[in-house]
Amino acid sequence: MLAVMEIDAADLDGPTIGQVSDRVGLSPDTLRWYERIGLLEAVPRDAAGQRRYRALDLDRLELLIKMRATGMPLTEMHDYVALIHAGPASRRDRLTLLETHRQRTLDRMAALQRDLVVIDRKIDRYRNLLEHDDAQHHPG
Amino acid sequence: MLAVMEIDAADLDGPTIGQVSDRVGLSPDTLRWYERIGLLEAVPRDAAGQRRYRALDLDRLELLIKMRATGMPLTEMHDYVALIHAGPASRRDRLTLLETHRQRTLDRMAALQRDLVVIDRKIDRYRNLLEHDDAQHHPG
DNA sequence: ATTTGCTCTGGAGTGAGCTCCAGGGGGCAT
DNA sequence: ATGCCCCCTGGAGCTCACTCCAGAGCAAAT
Repeated sequence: MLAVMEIDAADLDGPTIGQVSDRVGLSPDTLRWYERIGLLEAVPRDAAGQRRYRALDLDRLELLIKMRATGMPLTEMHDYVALIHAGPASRRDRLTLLETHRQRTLDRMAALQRDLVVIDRKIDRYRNLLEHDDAQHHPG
Repeated sequence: MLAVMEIDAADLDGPTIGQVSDRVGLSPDTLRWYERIGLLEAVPRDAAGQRRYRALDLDRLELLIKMRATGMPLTEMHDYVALIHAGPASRRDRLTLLETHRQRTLDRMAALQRDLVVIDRKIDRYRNLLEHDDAQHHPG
């Protein structure tokens, strides 16, 4: 109750950077780099100065990874994190950011489907051509 | 019939690079760069030395653009073009390349959908939180 | 005691995919 | 004939998202 910002003993048994790396599929370098650029702030260090990720950090990381995987640029992820720092008053803005990104992702998926049509057409043309070839090679 | 590789008069009234740029949405710089790296070979030049794109070039470009839009790396697009140069015998390989890319794209779309679930969950949590806030601000 | 293996920091390097620029030219409108 | 606009080439520069490295520390295993 007195030491509000003290290191909690529970912080010291979380996974190390290597374990997190294996778990989430980002390299240790990338994890450290995310911290450097402020996507993941101040992961607590143990007595030896090594990172120990808390459940909190891992939760944040999970969302960040899905944001990246759906193509959100790091700058926008940074904006999102900045909103978190701004406190509960920014929740509406965070929601808007996520909703915008969600829609953008749906739009991109639709575009992918449209773009695939052109490729599918080309695939069909090759299949037809090759059928022809087969007919020539195995007549009768 | 004698001059097999001569410039065809029909080549000289195709669109210029600026017109193609407007039409397909790639910058003139990008169009020139695609040519430089061999994705689009030797677009014919008119008397003034300016590019005049043929229907052939535009068709190729359309496919290239859809390949890019669906995330194919330039190196692989280059492989595809190399197969074209290799002649009709490479058609089976071209088909395979396109089919592989098609499947990869479908897989990526499925992954996007899965990744969105995590973001959707977060959106829901914010919506619930904000409903709560509204209830507090407009009690009764 | 030393080797092995993980970690640390800060800074430099990399690769993909463009994008910009200098220096120049053709062709048309005023 | 003077702009103006678009085009040319070759090369340099840029952004993004990592990735690597040097030089060091700690800790368990041999």
